[in-house]
Amino acid sequence: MDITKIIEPLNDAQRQAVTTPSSAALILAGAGSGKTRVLVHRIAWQIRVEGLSPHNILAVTFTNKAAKEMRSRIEELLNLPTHTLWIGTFHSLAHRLLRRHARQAKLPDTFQVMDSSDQLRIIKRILNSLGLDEAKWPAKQLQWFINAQKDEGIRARHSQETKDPYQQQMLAVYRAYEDYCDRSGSVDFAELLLRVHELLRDNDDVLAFYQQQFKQVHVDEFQDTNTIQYAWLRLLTRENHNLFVVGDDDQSIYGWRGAKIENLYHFQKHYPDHQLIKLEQNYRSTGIILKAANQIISQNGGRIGKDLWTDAGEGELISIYSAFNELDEAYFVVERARAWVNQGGMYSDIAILYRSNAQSRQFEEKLMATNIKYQVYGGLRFFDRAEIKNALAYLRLMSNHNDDASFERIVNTPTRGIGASTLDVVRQIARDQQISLWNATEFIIKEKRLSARASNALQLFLKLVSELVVSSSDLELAEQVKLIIERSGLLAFYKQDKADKGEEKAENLEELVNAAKLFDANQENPDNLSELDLFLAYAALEGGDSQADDFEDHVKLMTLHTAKGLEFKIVFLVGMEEGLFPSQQSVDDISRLEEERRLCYVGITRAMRKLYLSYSESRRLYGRESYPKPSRFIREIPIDIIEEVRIRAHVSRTLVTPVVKNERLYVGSEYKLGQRVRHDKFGEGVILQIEGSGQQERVQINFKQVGLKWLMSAYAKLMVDI
DNA sequence: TTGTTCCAGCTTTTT
DNA sequence: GCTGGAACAA
Repeated sequence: MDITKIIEPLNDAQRQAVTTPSSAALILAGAGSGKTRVLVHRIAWQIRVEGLSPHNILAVTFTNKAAKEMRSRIEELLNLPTHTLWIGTFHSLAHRLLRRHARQAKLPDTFQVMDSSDQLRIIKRILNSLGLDEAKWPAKQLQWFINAQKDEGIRARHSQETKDPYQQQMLAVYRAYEDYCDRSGSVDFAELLLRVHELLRDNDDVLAFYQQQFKQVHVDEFQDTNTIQYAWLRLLTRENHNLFVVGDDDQSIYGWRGAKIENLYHFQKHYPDHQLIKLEQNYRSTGIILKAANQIISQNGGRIGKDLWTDAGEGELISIYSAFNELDEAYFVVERARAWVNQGGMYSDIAILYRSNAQSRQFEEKLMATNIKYQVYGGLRFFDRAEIKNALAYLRLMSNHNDDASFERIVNTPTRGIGASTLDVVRQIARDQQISLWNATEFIIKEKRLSARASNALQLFLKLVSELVVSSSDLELAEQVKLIIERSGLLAFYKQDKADKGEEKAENLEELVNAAKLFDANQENPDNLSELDLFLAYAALEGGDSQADDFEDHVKLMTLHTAKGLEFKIVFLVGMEEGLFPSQQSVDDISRLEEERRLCYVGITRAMRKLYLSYSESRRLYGRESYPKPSRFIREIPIDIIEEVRIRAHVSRTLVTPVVKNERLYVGSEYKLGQRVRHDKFGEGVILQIEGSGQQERVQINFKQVGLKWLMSAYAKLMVDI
């Protein structure tokens, strides 16, 4: 038994966490402090030393990536396959439990997992059938409402009577949505969690069984759990307090989607016997970078509190660049990236991190113009692509004829002469008789409710799907998929579509066959469930990677949220401006502002060797030019670890080139102090100040309607003849 | 049924 | 100022 391998590579705090005899433990793990390592070694310790069977260990993560990594690291450490170890995301574990106990969870055996776009589709349909105006009742908002209710464990019937007509209407939609889900056997993401909670809460035998089975429960990124997730963790560990959680209150950045940082505080109350261990030694960044991170995060209130330290030395100062405009900012970043590579570095050492996706563009353009390879992370995942979802919808409809979302999706894809008016009739009948679209279609054909042509088209569609069921029943999964994309006409449809990247979409469909093959080969299926259903759930729950691995050396671009958990030698944190980061929507609310600050902390702590911050003095956003102030987060960094980059030599080049053709128009000022002018939007006003010249000239105007404004003369289109 | 035009919206994202 | 989706026309 090789205990040294488990214990040796750890520092004192890590070792304490890994070997703690206490059942309940809270490991407060700072950025880069070896959080995953602790979890991996802890589980290995329990198997090797405490003699637990892998089967008795549950470990929950938020992403499939984290789950996969943890499993493979445990296998590597123990040199032992661990397929009996219960490790996975909250959602995939919930799915597994619901498949096992479908009946007790009051679900049909064939229930299907729908993703958020399926959900949105259904909600739109419901809004429509309730006769609600989409302009006044945006489907997105209803979706948000429903998910938020579910995340809090609230069913439509639980909500107290409310007098507020707005609230009443939302609840009515929620109720109708629940009805639909029950009828069609569809389960959305939030429902997976809520169902499991109800399953455990209402079935003593099931709860006792799993309490018995899971001798130790581990949770990664505990600060990101929501109410319902924590509720089922509590149920599972109610008897033995065998809950080991790892988290960092300073890295909670998902409050806006229901994560409850409070769960960390509640944990301390609910498990009074817990051990609190802080991991504060950082193995990633330089002393300077940590100093900046510590200083910024210390501005937040209500922290449990910790300070990161390293024995790796101070490292380089943090460089701050103040750009003229966003083009100049991109220029700066690309120049520095190039310099790094010229000194022997790799482009893959570099990450450009921004607050919002819209910011990626300027960098992409500059990188492309400079012939530097880059990749934007995040975005559409493989199983989210329209063509893939269409193919899956065929499979889903084959598996469950009552899946209205899939029915709607493919009934006329590829086009087969089933138009909107025909579908309106189908929907109407489905609604009146409370039956699925499939059954309504059968009814229509039998009762001859439509013209021969429409009826015929519908008939052909039903026949197509039914025949696919028959002819694919004996095939392997991948063969099934292949048959479906061919016989449904999808493949041909995309192949002949020259305009809309049809080629690529056809290729993706073929890739889906591969994905099915791979899934087939790796599938464990211990509970012997329908393979097709498992594949469909896999597609909904895993989504696939957003891009294929690119082995070429490239710069990485991503949002700060996406960067969480990653590390890079060189980090450019760009767009450090008030209104952008922190985001305008967050500046007036202290708790949201603190979340922005945590996001900044996350961003800074991604950097291993060198951190660059940049902001722009002028920024074009949503078609408007703005003159943002540098982000308050910059001011929160101690001045002595900052160096301002002052290279303006190249700036004239970037600035002058695009501007030249207008320059001439604005030699000297067109305006005088006190002059009366009129503006398209702001109406009439008087010029109070003039600053700068040429393209950079700004005028301050006192408008009758809206008061004082600074405007760029070049863009303001002021009328003077009044 | 397709192509066009119009119009709102515009943080962050996983499952 | 751009994008995606919906409404509209041919």
